[in-house]
Amino acid sequence: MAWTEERIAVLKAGWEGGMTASQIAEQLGEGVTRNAVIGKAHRLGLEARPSPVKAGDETAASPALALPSTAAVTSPPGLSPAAPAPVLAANHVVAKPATKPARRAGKAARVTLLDLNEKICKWPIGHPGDADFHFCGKPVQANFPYCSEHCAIAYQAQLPRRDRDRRPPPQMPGMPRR
DNA sequence: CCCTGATTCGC
DNA sequence: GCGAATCAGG
Repeated sequence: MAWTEERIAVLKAGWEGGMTASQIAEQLGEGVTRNAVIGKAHRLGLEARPSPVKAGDETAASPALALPSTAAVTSPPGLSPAAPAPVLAANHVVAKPATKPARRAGKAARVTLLDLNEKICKWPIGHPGDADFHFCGKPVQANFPYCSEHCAIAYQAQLPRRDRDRRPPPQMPGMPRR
């Protein structure tokens, strides 16, 4: 299977969010091995995550599983995200659906990492780790990772300083509480 | 044995 | 570029 932008986004998100390679592989679908994930992660230049082997790495002060910092999703060309793209979470792995991803029940089911695809909005709702952490899930603005509403938050054209809106930026979901 | 990530190397 | 095989530690 090819490494599409979507799959790479999931990989980055999981990797930076602290998921293990195995967990990420599982998210990516059956038949995806952790080796594939690790291999790709390295090729992407990601990396630097505490490895059991490299654990006693001398200078290695603390593993510092610092919370994710940067974009999980690539920015569409020509636009610079005003706010950093939200990062997907770690540790909210959901039980693998016994049945296919197929339309989740009519219920207002949470949109989990497993549901992500190129057609739904990946804006995180709530806090990673919380039981109810999920994603927006509304249809995306064509060629963007988010729906129109969230694209408006994530992508804002750079205005001349003068005209810039000085109000505080909208609170981004998934960020540490103050 | 189970897990972890890192590395190598034939494809 | 990809990932199975392998390595090496927890």
